[in-house]
Amino acid sequence: MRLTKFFLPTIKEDPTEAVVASHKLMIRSGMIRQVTAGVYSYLPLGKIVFDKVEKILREEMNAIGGNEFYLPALAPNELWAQSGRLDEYGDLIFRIKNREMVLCPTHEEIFTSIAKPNLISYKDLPQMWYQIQNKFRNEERPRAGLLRGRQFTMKDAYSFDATWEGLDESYDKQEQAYRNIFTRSGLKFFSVKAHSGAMGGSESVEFMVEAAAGEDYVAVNDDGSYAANVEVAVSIAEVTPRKDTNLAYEKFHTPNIKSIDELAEFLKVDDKSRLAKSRVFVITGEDKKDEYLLVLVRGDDEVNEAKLQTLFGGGIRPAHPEELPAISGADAGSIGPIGFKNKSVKVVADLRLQDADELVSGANENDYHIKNIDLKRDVPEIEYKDIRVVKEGEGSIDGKGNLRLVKAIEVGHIFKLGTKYAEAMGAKYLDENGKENVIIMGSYGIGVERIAASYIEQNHDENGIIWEGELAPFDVSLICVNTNKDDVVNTCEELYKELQSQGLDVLFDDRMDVRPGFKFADADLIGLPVHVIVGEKNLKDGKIEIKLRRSGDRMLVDKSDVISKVKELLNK
RNA sequence: CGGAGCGUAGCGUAGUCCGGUUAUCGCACCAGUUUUGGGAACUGGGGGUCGCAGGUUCGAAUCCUGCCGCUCCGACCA
Repeated sequence: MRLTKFFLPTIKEDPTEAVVASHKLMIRSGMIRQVTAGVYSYLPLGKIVFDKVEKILREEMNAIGGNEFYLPALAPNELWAQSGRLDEYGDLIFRIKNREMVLCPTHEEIFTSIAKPNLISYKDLPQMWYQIQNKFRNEERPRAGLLRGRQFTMKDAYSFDATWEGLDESYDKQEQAYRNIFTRSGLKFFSVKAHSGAMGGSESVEFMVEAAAGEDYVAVNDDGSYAANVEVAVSIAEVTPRKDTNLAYEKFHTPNIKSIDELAEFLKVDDKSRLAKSRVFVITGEDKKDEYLLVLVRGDDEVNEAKLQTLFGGGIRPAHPEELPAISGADAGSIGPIGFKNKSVKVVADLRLQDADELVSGANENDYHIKNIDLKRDVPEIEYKDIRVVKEGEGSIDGKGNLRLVKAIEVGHIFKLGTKYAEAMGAKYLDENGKENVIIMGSYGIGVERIAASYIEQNHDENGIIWEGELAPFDVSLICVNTNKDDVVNTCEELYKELQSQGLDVLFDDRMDVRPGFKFADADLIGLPVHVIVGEKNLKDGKIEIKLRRSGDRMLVDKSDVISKVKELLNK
């Protein structure tokens, strides 16, 4: 491609609206332009890169027997009501104003609706279906360029199996395909056990890329043998030991004490392990009127809402501050397990508080707390579950080293959905015995733009992007330094043809009267792996300069050796 | 959803508090001359509904009201 024919608007300075590296560099290198919050136009260079990602996705999906589909972005509300997700997803779904339709944020419903009348016998199973298509999500706060947008491209795949063993097989195939995809994309990644969220299902694994711009926190141990999203991560954390002093509990005045920190200061203790932190949740659902959940963790721990959502099947929500007095008897800051006003309360404490005593917690009366609480003695109906957030430095559950919390970008997520959607939509098949069964599904998603953005997060320097491998939009930058010298121009033209005839993708900077410094800076910004620089001085000696983008290493080679050297450097 | 900031030419901005000539400067752009191996110099030039609407005023980018848009931070931790 000749730069004089290629629409490539590069920008010298960082755009003010961009904060993260990939966002800045995608704009500066002319890959994308913003249309509105979370919505981007892909310019020619960006389109080439995203197409390269899609090529890898297609090849790996086809390799595991995937059938490529292309489903619509629009779907009738009715279809989403069938699965129950029209309400579940709420404002995250874009709704069409002048018709009862939505813009799909994902495609379980439509794929299942195709499966239902067509996958009707065990002989039709298993199936692996996928598409690469636009997704629309009305994110409350889009951010970081393409890392969280309102419209993006997703490769979403769905497996349909007759048996749970079949699902395991389909899932394992996808997991291996995902590893191939991220490896081919040049990403340093790891996989973590994750929370299934609104998708439902039993098991799910996220593929994460460690990057400062990431939105997820992941706990990983020293040798990488354990990695999990903090939403589900567990650790070795000691249980608060019993003191068995058997002191009677006692209410005491704590004026204006709202937080655990204030309570610790008031009591003049550094150790917050016996200050029980309480949070109140409302158990939702039609048959669950006036039922509540009181959650207790140690004062030095935090409640993990995702773990709670998993335990309660998503059917809880935090109580609003203004609801608290009516439910518990006090405002936030004075709530605890003893004297809770509403009797329809279920008390769940973290495992670290198992049978703990001499605890301090709220008295369910403003400005009062209770000390010497013995959970075993005073709260007989209590249940103990793992509901805390792990912390940096705690021992890995597999006994191998300590946990580190890192920020990461989620680039892929695979789910064993089970029968949730097939059940809701009545997708069933007849087995060998003529018995009707529900189809067992899996779903597997990868964000196309996130792969490219993650690659840039991991591969850039102060001058621009560093492309290498399969995602590079072109192989070579061919730079004509002295456009006023005929032999330089002619040599460039020859090299351009020859490099292309060898199957290399060349971006030829054939712009006339553009100063060399400008061309070099643009070449570094775009960041193709190999730069072939043709200038008057070297050409006099029959030499041509080759520069490697990542290392900055330069070499002078004979004109006749350029092609072979470039191919060697690119491993092509 | 809560908080903060911003909106002036294609991009980045000054001016706004304290209303008053033709709205500032840089980059980019156009023409010409000289340049040509790490983002050239000079000369001349074009380009603006100051986010939108309403109001106050002799006079509004500037003051008031409402709206729209963008960016960042936070997520009820009792």
